[in-house]
Amino acid sequence: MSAAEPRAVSIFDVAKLAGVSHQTVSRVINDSPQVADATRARVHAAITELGYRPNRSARTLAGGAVRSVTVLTTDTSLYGTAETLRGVEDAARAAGFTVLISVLDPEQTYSEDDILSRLPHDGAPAIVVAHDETTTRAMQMLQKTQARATVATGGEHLGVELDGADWLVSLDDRTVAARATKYLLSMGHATVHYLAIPSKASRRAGWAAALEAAGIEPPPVVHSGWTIGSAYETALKLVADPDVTAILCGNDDLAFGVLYAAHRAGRTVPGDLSVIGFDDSPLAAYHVPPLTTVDLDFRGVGRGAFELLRQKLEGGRQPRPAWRSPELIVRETTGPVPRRQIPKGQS
Amino acid sequence: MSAAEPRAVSIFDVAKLAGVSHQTVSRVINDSPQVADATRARVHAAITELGYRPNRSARTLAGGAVRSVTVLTTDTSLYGTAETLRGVEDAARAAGFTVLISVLDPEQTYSEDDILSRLPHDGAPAIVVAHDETTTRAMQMLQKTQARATVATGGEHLGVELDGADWLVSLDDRTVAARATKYLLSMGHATVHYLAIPSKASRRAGWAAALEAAGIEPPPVVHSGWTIGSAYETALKLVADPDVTAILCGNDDLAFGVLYAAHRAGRTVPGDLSVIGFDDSPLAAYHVPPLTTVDLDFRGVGRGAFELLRQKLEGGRQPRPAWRSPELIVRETTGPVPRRQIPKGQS
DNA sequence: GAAATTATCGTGAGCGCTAACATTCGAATC
DNA sequence: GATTCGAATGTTAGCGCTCACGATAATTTC
Repeated sequence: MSAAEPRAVSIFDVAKLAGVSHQTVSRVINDSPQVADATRARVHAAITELGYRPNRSARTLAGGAVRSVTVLTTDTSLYGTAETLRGVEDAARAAGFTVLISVLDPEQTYSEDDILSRLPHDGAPAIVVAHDETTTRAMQMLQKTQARATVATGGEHLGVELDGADWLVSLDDRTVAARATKYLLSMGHATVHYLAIPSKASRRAGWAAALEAAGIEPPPVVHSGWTIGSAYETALKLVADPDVTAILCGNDDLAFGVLYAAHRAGRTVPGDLSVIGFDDSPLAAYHVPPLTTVDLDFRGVGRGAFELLRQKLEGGRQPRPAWRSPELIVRETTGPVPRRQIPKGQS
Repeated sequence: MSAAEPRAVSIFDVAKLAGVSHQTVSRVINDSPQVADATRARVHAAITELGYRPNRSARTLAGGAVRSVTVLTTDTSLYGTAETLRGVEDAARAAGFTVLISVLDPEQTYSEDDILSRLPHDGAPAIVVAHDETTTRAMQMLQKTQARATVATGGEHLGVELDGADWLVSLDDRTVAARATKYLLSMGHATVHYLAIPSKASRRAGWAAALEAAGIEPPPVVHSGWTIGSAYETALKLVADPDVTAILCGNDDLAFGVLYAAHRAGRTVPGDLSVIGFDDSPLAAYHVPPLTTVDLDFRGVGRGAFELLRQKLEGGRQPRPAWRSPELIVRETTGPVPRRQIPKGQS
């Protein structure tokens, strides 16, 4: 069926051609300073001529310095996840690391074995992008068995206390959720409803705190799935209630679902109803009407996660956070409370 | 800085505990039938007790059966890419393969070396999700050096002829582009404009062919980038022209940009302007108004790509395509040509 | 100019695993 | 009961690479 697989060229082939030992070749490809310039040049020439390329498996087996990170995540099409990934990629590439991504199915329950077998070998460095239950579980498992090589982003779900700046990188979305809620209240809304994604307790906490600070009893949280469709279904009931004039959504996709539900229900935005999302996904600014939302620097978090991991691997002092703080971006889905909602008052 | 790294448990540790040779352990973890049930049980017990987990690097180094695929792609947040990835994941997981993903930067030019070094080793199996120039180049390079282990999806850009069902898996978006165009013409539109993504010549070809078949000279293609923002900018000029009544867009994101531009320009959809997208991304059905678009079974393509790769690796007959054909989904962004566009006529 | 350094390179072992070949042992065959 | 055979297991070698050393040559030091 196949012409004899041509044996890949190894370090020994290069060594022979260059007239040196295999170890010298190893030194060259690892940029060791212990090689004479002339020799280095000769080896490089041989490498080019033979088209030699180091075998990653052999390298990690032989136990050299670590050069790869495995990222565990679920839905890569979620904006936040994709951006975080991108951040990790950027930083890792710059540091000469290879990034391996392993995608988990959010619908599935994994055993510890399932999770650990995603890593190339025991103790391999990993970053978990934990935006849901599945990944949060994964992160607990990894943390348990190989804390020294694990870093997570997102986090805080399931009531799990996983704090510890030494391995968790996350944004302060709690504060900005409170700010967004306050913003809505300041426009005269009697209360703010919260449509939740299946995680992110911090956003909900910020929302609740802001309401309580204003002496308002938080209405029951409305739970939605991750899909726009589920947000739409859920929101239909919500928007049918004319007393609901302001909705804070767990992310932009949910907000889009709410906006569509409002449209179907004949409620105008922002005239009748104010909506705020989370993430500032690419579409937010170009939606009709443009969505008021929260800018979250996921890419920065991804970079931060990698830097933290690297520090754990190679030592050195803890890198300091270098990402933008979450910020409310006011566009056109938020406005003053509708007229008829104001009991009695000015014009 | 660190407590002595506890040596990972190896096949020999397991062997000793179970009182067998390491090779027997190897047989057990590889499900070889050549092991007595009692022995197998003993080994499994030892594995569990020690928490043994095979080292992937060692395995691939030792040259056993291939168990991993590397997927090369660019933007994982693009709907089509993410879905294709998901399809590959699904099929690979089912077959017991590990999926590694390596993300390329669409803005960057890679050398052959850059690309090949993404693979764990020379000749490692790869799938390229080729939706743009960068990935198309990557796929050419891989095809050149290791054709027997490479499969691509998407393809056909840059005027490159890369056909060959033995390694390219793609959807017939040409035909459906023609169908979409014809559909618009049937509603009375004098012509259809095409807003192109930076690839996908086939969609454009289908569009042009449909127009020509109707005796209409295709208007100049309008080129956009991948972002919604660029689509918006580009579309502003287009929608300013009242003669433009129908726009076919390279994907849904572009369509959203066009819709927003139309909104800004005061043109109503579908009253004034008809718009069709490509992909049927999750938001399409929940946009205001819901977007007429084309359903493309990217996930099926991903599965197909993996099956094809597997067949190349393990032999066997070529798997037959098993994905849905592209289909036009008519929603609410398409309608009859605006009144004033009709020279003279009925009511 | 002999001893002590330093730069440069080579040798041997081993990472954890699998392929290929040997070996053992009980059951089947005649 | 000697022979054959197959099932079950063990032994050896080696995948491509890096580490820890040892060896050699080129300098420097006094």
